[in-house]
This record gives sequence, C-alpha cells and structure tokens, in this order.
Amino acid sequence: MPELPEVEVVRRGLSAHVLGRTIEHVDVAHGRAVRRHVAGPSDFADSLVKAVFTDARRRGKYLWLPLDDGVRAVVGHLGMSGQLLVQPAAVPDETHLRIRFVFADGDPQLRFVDQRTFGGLAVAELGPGGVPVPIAHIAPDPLDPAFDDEAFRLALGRRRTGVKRALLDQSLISGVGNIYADEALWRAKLHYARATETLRRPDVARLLAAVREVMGAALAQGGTSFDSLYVNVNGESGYFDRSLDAYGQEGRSCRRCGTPIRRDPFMNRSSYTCPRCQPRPRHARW
DNA sequence: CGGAGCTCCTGGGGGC
DNA sequence: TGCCCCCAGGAGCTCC
Repeated sequence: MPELPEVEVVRRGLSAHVLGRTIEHVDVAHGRAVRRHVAGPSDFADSLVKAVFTDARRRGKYLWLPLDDGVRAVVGHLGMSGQLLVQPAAVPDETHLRIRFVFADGDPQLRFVDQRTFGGLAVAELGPGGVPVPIAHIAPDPLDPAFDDEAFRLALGRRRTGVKRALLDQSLISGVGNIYADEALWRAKLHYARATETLRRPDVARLLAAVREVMGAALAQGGTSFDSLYVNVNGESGYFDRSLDAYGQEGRSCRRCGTPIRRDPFMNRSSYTCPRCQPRPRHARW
C-alpha cells in the first residue's frame, strides 16, 4: 500500500529523527527482512555498527539512508505492510518487529516492522547521482526534478501495453501503485486498458498532471491508510483515503457524473473506474 | 529484450 | 462458533 506519498511521509520522519546519530547495534529478528542483503543478516548488522546516517532520500517507493563513509547506504522498501517507527526502548516489541537499530545516544530506537514481509532493508553501495546500485533501474518519480516528461511520453509510444500497466512499471515512472494509478486515471478520464501507443501528447500531459495532483493532495493529508498498516514514523495514519474518487469505491457514485464506480479484476488485483468518464477503449490492452 | 504471469507473505473478513 | 478460503499487493523472477 505505501506508494510515493506515504514513503515521502516516512522519509521526512526519518530525516527528523535519525540523522547524525551513531548506530550502536542492530538486531535482525527475521532474516527475510534483509533477504536483499546478499552477505546475510549478520553481515547486515555488523557492517552498520558505529555508522552514522547522514541523509534520508527517496526515489519512487524506495528509501535510503546514506552513511557517513560516503559510499554506502541502508536501502529500504516498505512492500505492502512495512513500517519504520521511531520508538523509545521501553515500548514493547511489536508483534512483527523485524529489525531494530539501537543508537549510541539512547532513545528513540528505529524499528522496521512488517507483517507481510514483502518489504526489507539492505546495505548497498552508492552509484552515480548518489543512487544505490540495486535501484539504478528505478526511474525517477514524477515529483523528482530529474523526471523527463517528454522521455516518458516517447517511452509510452514504444510500449505495447495498457496505460495502467505502464504506470505501475517502476522502470518507466516510479512511485505509482494501484491506488494512485486508479486515482490518476480517473482524474485524467483514461481507461486502464488504453493502449499506450494511442496516447496523444495532451493525454500524457493530462495523465502526468493528474498523477502529480493526486500525489500532492495525498502528501498534504499525510498519505492514505485503510487498515493502519501504513503509518508515519510516529505510528500515525494519514487520511487521504477519505478523498479517494475511484480506488475502493465500487458501487459508489462517481463524483463527476454520478455513475456507479465499477471494479474489474486486473493483474490478480482490482481496477476501479467510472464506466462513463473512463469508457473502455475499442482496442483494449492489459 | 519486452510483455505477461507467477510468487513471496499474513491477517482480516466473508461464507458456510 | 469455528474453519476454510480468498483477498490485498510491490517487484523480482521466469518463461515465451
């Protein structure tokens, strides 16, 4: 569930609470949470002792905390249910606590909690632009000044797929997941199965504007939450879910035209559309 | 190599 | 009440 706005909320929290602090030790309670750290759980923990987090960065749904050696970072992805929490040591361990960072200056600890274990952390080398090597294939996100609208439009023209699949492809545009894809498509009045190569310049411009608008609005409300699995570093949920126009709104009236929102199976998940504002194209691709 | 489908995981919720 | 099954989903991987 955490998509760009939720991850950005977490990044800001980390920036406020863990920068400049020296790591005293690290506990890995569940090996799966560091499965992307190739050298293994004990190497993950050992290699971080005495290191200092110097920054908190993000690209799409990935977060990373560069270290004071200037060449490495702790890279993280929240997956479906990952949480990075700042907690005093006295707070009992969460049921799904996976990784704990204890700092030399005492409270608070940094805890990675993850029920479904799709998320995880790893130590990685930094590459060009200070981006960790393992996420070099992730495209800039639409809120990044490095995002190239025209390059994105041209890439869509070369693709032979549906526009929602393209939006979810993190190597084309990062940070968009199922929720914000449906919201942006609703705002842009595009059906998810619209073939990417048929999108005209104004369609792509409208789509990117919609993505940026909905993410900006969500960020202003602290992100989206459904079941409090997603929270900021203080354990608080955002409330953008109250503002959703399409995602999860099956049967509710479209805010623009009153037609009931429809749910379709899509990639073993769901897509929500207004059948009137977002008519299915003749030559659908998905 | 692009596109599509599979898989990892767990708790909540619906159905019987 | 209890049990079973489905569902949610990001992204790496595999297969064609």
